[in-house]
Amino acid sequence: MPKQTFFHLAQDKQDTLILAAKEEFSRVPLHEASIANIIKSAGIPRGSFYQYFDDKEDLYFYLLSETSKKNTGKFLLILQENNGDLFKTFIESFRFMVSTHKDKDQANFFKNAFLNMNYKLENTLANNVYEENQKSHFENISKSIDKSMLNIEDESELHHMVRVMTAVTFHNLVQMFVKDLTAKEAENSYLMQMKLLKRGFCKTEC
Amino acid sequence: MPKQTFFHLAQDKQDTLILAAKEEFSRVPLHEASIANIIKSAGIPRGSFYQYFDDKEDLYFYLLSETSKKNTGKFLLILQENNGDLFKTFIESFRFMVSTHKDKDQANFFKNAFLNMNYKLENTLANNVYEENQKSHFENISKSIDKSMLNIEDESELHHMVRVMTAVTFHNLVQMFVKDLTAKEAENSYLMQMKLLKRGFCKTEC
DNA sequence: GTTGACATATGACACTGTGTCACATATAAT
DNA sequence: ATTATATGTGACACAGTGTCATATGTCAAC
Repeated sequence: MPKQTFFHLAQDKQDTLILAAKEEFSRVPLHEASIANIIKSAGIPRGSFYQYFDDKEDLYFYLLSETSKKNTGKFLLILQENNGDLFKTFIESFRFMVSTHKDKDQANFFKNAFLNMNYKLENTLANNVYEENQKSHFENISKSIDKSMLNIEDESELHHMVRVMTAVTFHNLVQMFVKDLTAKEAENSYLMQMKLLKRGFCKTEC
Repeated sequence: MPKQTFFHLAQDKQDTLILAAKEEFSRVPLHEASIANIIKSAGIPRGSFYQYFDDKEDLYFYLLSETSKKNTGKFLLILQENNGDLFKTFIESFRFMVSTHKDKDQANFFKNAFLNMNYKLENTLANNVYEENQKSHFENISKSIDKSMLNIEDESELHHMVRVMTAVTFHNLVQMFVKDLTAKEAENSYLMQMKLLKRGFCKTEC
């Protein structure tokens, strides 16, 4: 988390810095990004950077968590709009994320993020790590899910189901960037896999 | 891939270097590993390192691909032993990998790998990237799968199914390290998710 | 309006680590 | 012996990080 000093900065100075950071993280992935470039572009001295952030990771995960807030908000909204239909919600969220990530201004930022996706990044994006603990995050979603349509016996099975669907969702988003798929191709792949999840992998007898 | 020069080295010198590398990559994850430590531990000069490898990534992915060979071999073997039962195969492979990764000598190496798992690492481990192209890798597996028990209409659906199962498998391996689960806990989680995949997420009418 | 306490700004610097290159040495074929 | 080719070596230039001593600003209390 950025230090208090950063939040005390005038809004436009914050914005300049955030913009400079996004530029650098769009140019190259986190591990290749250099603080020198960010401060040069933002026009602040090196020492100041360390007044605001612990290091470049601190800044990067702050940027991501901002994106995450939007994602979680959107997910809950869609879930309610679809009367708790988990599949429609995941699919519509997927479309939303694809379109966000394909957006000209943000495409490279997300490309660099997803091509280097690991559990820490995934957690930041999927669970709003900063805001609330993960348990309450899931419970929050669980309340709005229409369980009557799902093939589950208890809350634990639902939890596992959501985890599988999240893993598949991220896998497909990553693949979109890896294989440089169009939005349409990515969506088809995702729809196919969601269809398989719905209907089950095994014939009834097995 | 390491350069020819490396493979021309006497076997014991190769082994010393590999061992030194494993030590370093067990101590810290790839991005924190230092070539200085590896060469010091292996007792070779810096210049020599660059005769053998492009950089530390080159060495690291070579190590991983060696592991991968074992995994793929084991997977195919188990698949045949189980007469093409995809689920039994994934589950037994999972157990095999968990026990490998929990092995005292290798635990930290794999911990560092899985806590920083990204698509490139996953691909290296799952698809033997060096050896063959991925298409032929899947076809190779596909031949041995008993499709009669699976709820699929064509080869493409099978492909997606395997991809989903692979994604879930990696997700569970990562979670084992993230949440520091015992082998038993990790297995239970995995079995639960495999059960859900088998039977389908949706009730029949939806 | 001076003082002190505190927050913030700044850039030179020490440090860590990388990849290269000119030169040294070995090996083998003619 | 001579030459060609492969391999070994460590000093060095370069890039980037995080810190620290010092400077500057702000504001409340007297």
